[in-house]
Amino acid sequence: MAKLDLFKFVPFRLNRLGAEVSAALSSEYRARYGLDIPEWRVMATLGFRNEACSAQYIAQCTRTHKSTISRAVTSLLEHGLIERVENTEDRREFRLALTDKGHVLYEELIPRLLRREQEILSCLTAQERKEFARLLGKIEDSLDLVQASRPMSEVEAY
Amino acid sequence: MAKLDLFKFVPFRLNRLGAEVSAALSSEYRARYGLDIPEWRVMATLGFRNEACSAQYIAQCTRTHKSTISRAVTSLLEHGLIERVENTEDRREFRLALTDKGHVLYEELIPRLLRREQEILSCLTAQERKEFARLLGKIEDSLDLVQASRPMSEVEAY
DNA sequence: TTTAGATAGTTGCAAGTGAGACTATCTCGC
DNA sequence: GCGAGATAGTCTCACTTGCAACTATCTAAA
Repeated sequence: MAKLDLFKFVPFRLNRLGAEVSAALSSEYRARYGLDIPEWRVMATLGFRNEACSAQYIAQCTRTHKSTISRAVTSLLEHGLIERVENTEDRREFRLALTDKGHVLYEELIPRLLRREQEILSCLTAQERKEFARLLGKIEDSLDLVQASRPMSEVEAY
Repeated sequence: MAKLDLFKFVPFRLNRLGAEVSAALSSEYRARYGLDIPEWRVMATLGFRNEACSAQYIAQCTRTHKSTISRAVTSLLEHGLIERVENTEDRREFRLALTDKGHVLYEELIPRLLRREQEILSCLTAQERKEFARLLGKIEDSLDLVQASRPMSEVEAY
């Protein structure tokens, strides 16, 4: 007779842990800065890469649907946190970048989030944290989760 | 100047991986059996614990909102996969259990899901899988994710 | 016994999100 | 240069889900 203990079932555990950790972090940027998760992902991508990039690129990187990114971009534009310039080489797409105001928010937010990450991982030793990250990486690789530069068709086809 | 690389940020990675793994698994029970994730969680909880249990208990175990569980229970009842009997000791709650039909589905589904889990983890050695599970457990413990028997108020307050 | 507060479960409502249609633009082959 | 197909981004629709109100029931204390 087959049995499956949810608490020992890795897919369930990953899903639950991912949701929980996200919720713990989101309070940081939601309550304090009024950002939701897609908005934060746009900010994070633009803040990390100094050059302006397209909405499509962000969607691929963060593995978020393009319509969700589109809405997040609209909202961030309205709040003056990002700006968008036409790409004269390809007028279908827009180049997005943080505004000064966006940079200020980013600089304030990042240390808070990194601190939260450290808190969550503080139950592990330095060696364990390193090992955990390595194992996560192996699983991500095998699921093809990290190659941001693939065409979107492949991403969605997965 | 603070920087945060999303691809190295564990909360983001956990969230993305959890969503991805869930999506990979859900095709198994969605396409083949028409179950959605909350329904599958109800089935999994009832199938693992042989005794009948309440919707509230399932909500706590699976960390799913009680209204979501309520809807899943309604749907499973309609499909004849579970049954529900009044608890004479406390007439507010109902005892839920798999029907014969539900058992058959469960027995069919579990091996498939376990096989999928193995596939996902096949990129790790046996030793690494063990270590990964151990580290996951430490993080879960520190986030208080595994004590299913706490009162719901605490669960929601987290 | 009565009453206030807690708890189980259901339901209406609003917010968020993915799918897919749509427009505008680009690319490539003819 | 032209037309077919690809791509960027927006928008509508349908679906899901969390929240909160609600009913019914239980518990405990006055």
